[in-house]
Amino acid sequence: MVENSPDPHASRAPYLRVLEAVAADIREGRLQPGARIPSEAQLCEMHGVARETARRAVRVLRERGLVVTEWGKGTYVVDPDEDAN
Amino acid sequence: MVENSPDPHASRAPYLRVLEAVAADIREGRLQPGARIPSEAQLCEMHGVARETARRAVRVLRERGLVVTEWGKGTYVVDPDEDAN
DNA sequence: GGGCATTTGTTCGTATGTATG
DNA sequence: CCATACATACGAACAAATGCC
Repeated sequence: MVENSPDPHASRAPYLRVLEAVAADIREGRLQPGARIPSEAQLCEMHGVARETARRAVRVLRERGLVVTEWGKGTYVVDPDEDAN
Repeated sequence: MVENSPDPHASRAPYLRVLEAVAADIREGRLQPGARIPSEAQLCEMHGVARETARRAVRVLRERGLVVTEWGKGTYVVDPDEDAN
């Protein structure tokens, strides 16, 4: 019911574009497990968005378990094989 | 109809709930002079409101002279003993 | 160890679009 | 139409951790 719903602000939110782009890079192997994804500043330039928007996208990726973030270092693609426990 | 109903914790406007909560914390010493009040984001979570609503409450506190806000740092309880130079 | 650039974390300032009463 | 409220977005400044020299 997304096709026919009057989606007001969910149509093409900028943060969703960034999210989809990075998720696709991971899914299709352009960003492999252990690799560092572009920094927030880089995502900003790459997609022409503000830092908050890039951060929002990364936060969702983190919540989905696709990436992990390390303070002062960067955000890295999770290795699904290392699914300990 | 509700002209004379003394509603202290009433279900007034959301921003008034936030306003009253922080004002009470200051009045009753839970937030002392110089202390930083919860950030806008924290007030949002604490009271289940949007940022604009939390900001509205803080703005009134600022207009009342109860707090001062510093960009990039936070909002602090004013010390009534300190003279305004 | 100090200094600097990079990177993420946090916070406030401002604006826009949408929804509701 | 307007005020309130929510979600999103962009901008700016400050803070802390990291890494390299």
